Amino acid sequence: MNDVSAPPARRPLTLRDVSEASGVSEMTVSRVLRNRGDVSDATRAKVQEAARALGYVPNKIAGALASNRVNLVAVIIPSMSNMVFPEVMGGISSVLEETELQPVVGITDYLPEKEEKVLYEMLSWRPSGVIIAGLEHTEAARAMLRNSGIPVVEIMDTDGNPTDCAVGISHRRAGREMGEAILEAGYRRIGFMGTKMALDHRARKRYEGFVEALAKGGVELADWEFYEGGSALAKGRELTAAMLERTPDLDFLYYSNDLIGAGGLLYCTEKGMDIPGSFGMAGFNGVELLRGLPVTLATIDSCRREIGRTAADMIVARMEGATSSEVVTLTPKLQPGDTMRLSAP
Amino acid sequence: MNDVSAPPARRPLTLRDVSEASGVSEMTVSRVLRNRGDVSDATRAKVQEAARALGYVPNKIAGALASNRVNLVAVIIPSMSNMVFPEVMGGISSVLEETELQPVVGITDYLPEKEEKVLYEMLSWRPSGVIIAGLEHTEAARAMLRNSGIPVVEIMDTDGNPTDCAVGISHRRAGREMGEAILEAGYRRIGFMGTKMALDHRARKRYEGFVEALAKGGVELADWEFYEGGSALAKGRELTAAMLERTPDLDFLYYSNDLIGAGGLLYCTEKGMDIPGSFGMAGFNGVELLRGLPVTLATIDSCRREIGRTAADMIVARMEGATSSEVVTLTPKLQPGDTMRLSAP
DNA sequence: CTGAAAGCGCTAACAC
DNA sequence: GTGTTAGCGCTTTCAG
Repeated sequence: MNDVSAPPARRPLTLRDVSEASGVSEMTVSRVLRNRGDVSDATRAKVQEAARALGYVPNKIAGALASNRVNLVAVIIPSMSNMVFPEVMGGISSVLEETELQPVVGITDYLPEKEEKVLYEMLSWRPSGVIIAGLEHTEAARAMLRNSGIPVVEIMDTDGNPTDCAVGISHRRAGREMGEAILEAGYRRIGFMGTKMALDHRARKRYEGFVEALAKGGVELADWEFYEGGSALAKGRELTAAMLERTPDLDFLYYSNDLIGAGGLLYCTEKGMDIPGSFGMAGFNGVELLRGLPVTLATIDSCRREIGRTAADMIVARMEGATSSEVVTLTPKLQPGDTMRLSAP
Repeated sequence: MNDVSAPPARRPLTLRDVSEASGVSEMTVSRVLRNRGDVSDATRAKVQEAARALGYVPNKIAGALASNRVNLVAVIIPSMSNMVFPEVMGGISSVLEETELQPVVGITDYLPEKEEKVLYEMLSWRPSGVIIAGLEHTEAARAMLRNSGIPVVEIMDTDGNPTDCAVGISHRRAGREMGEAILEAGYRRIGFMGTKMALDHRARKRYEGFVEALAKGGVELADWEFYEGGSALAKGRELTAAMLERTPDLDFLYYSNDLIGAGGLLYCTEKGMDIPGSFGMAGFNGVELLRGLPVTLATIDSCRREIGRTAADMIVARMEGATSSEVVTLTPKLQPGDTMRLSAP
């Protein structure tokens, strides 16, 4: 007899059912099923067989309530559809898979109120830790994080004041470095293209760092464009065409992410523009996907996987007794690819 | 006083704390916080104020145990990193957001044993429903699904026997239709390129349908290649180059997904090949991302968002009392794009 | 409209 | 090694 032959159960099975079927007390059944405490091999075998045969699935709700332990880590991120967060998740999972912990994801769509709501929902399941994107949250959300009594890791960004632990890069610095490198290479008529970023603080910080670096070199943006929605590749193509039409003397275009950058790049290579000689381009993120383009776009890696791994490590360290609020700033190097000169011609 | 000024709580707050702070019984506090039953406006206000001030976050673990209700829907999918499942998730979320239900995602990496484990873990939280990719599962997983006593929707694929509800497309048919269209257009020296698909049943079914359609037209695959891992775009580029080197007289290349297809397409347009005149190409999925390529790849849409929406609707319908096990087969139309002729030259 | 009692299914802490 | 008892924080049910 095995689980397959068990008749569909109307009422979910309980420990008591396994206990009765095996003639072993509920407590010992519980011990066997959790591999805790010493149980004789004979009893263990009896219990396991009974559980299998019935197709028993433990009720974690009850277990969590009784033990006051929930092996879940809440991961709160703005989106799953761009290239960035799936990679962060990969990093988190790779670490948590070695432990008892499991990630549970909540999506905020870059909306602060939704973030607050999602956080509230997740905290009400009493997870063992929280990994949350960004340093900007509503007051209420910050309060919930502080009062949760569990380890909190804010990820992606380190330009600001973490609630507890944090790991990320400085987006302001990434923008600044790109700006500096562009000036150093002798480009002067510079355009910017990015998402409307009222709510995407990291994109905004990159933009601010970029403009600041240009200003320090006595250069102002020659043109700029903010878009929203739509396929990034297509948008990059369209908007690049439009901008080059409007401001034909541009000699560099900085995109707030690699995907619109790639769209622009495809357009420019088709047009047969002289890249990087008389026209340069750069994006941000270092997305793997774009290997395979005819020409590789200059970019700065956002260290997504590394961030995910580190964040998960921080949670694990805390659960193992660490008490400090670590803050880790990663410093990716600019990757010039094929689309920007390194020095003035 | 508000939640922000509340001192960090060491012990999580309980209903009792709110009850004491407001001078209202736990039961009535519970009523207020859940908007159930009639409570006088005065009492309601007192309770809400107290809860806010303390920064109380309800404990869903306890709530779920007591009420035997969990507003979670388990969503079990192979991967989050390709273009396909984020869109399915979007469809699911868009429907569930109108309800009390919340999706919780588990990832299987296309591994049957991992799927079984993830399913077990999720069922142990006693969700209200399960949405799971594919029709192929281990025996134990099938048993768990049957015995769970909750609505189950198997998604993506309808070539097989659903456990309960299902919504998807016929991948075998998709492969067949592409094969037929290619023959109809007069291509004859046909190559195939796809992932190693021992565990990706849908890719395998497309392949089988494709080969079958060619066979019916008296044509055999002229060359084929199965890859694994790596950036799809780059892989598509490399492998296409290699295959065209090896079998230069190919006049069509069918890719098992749009991304490797796009990699191949970029390579072929660079080489200046005559597309679709003397060489045709096609992929599968209809991914939005690729709008923005210089040339659009022929493809068949996998109806990802629609599948997600329908699956969620099915769960909701069940929770509202429906009892039937619906099976919905969507029938996407072939989109020839710019990379295949429609009839023989 | 409000409250008191019972118990959801499991595990911690003790007995034996 | 194994069993017993109490109770996790909430909701159900039933009284008032």
